[in-house]
Amino acid sequence: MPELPEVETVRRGLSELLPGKQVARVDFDWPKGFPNAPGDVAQFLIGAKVTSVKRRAKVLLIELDSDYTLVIHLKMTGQLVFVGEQRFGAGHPNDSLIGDLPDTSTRVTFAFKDGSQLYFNDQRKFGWVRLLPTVEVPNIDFMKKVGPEPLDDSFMAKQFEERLRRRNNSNIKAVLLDQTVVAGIGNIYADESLWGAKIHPTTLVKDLRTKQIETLFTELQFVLNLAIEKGGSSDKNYVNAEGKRGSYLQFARVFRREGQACPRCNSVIEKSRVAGRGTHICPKCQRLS
DNA sequence: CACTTGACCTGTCCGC
DNA sequence: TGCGGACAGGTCAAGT
Repeated sequence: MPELPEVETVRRGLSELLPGKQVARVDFDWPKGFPNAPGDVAQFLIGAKVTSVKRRAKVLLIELDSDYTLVIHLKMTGQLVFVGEQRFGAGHPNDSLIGDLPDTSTRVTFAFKDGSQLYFNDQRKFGWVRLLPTVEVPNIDFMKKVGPEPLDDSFMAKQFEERLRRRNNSNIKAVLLDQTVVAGIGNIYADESLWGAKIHPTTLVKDLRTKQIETLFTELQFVLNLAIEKGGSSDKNYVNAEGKRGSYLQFARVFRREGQACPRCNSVIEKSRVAGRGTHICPKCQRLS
């Protein structure tokens, strides 16, 4: 569930909370999700201070003054929740999706010197945490292969089209979900942007006109920016760094709205499977050309 | 080589 | 009520 807007929301929250915090203790019993050697953790994480929190695609980068970086992927059900010293051991606010921490989904606990804590929760254990030398981060497989950031000022419709057309024989939804084409798009914002551009998700890229791709580019940026503004989409698991929900799904036009009226033409929204994913369309607005 | 499908996990929901 | 199966969807490995 965490796609670009959700991860960016977490990043913005953590970047207000973490810089300057010094790691005092790390508790984890999850070798598969956090495979670093205990020696590296002891030497480069314990005692280190957070310098900044960055994001690339759907990956969070918590940089430390030890010149190491915590690289974290939330995958589908991951959460990074900060509990400040003033709430140490206490519950969370009323608009939280979660209760007292740690809970049964807590995989890693980072405890800071001032008594605050950062919890990495992940119900389905798809996510992961790596501690890497900061200079090595760009060299890991994921970083080498991942495509450009869709909201970068330098990313233009022409480049978007050029990258899409490398996958001319695939359907557009599969290509949007391919992180090596463009970074950060997942199932929610693929469906939402395709609705915005009135493109059927199974349309082959080669059958799309340049004008349609330009519209899709505009709609994609609109949807991603709106979702960031709304703090992301919370279905079951996603929460921000303070444990609070995002509200984008209240504004969603098709995602999870099967059986409801299309806000543009009033037709009934349908759900099917495309590229192995639940896919939502308006059958009238998004005709297969 | 290009593209699609299955595996990784766990909790929830649905039908019988 | 209990149980089996489908489903949720990010990414990589395996399959076509």
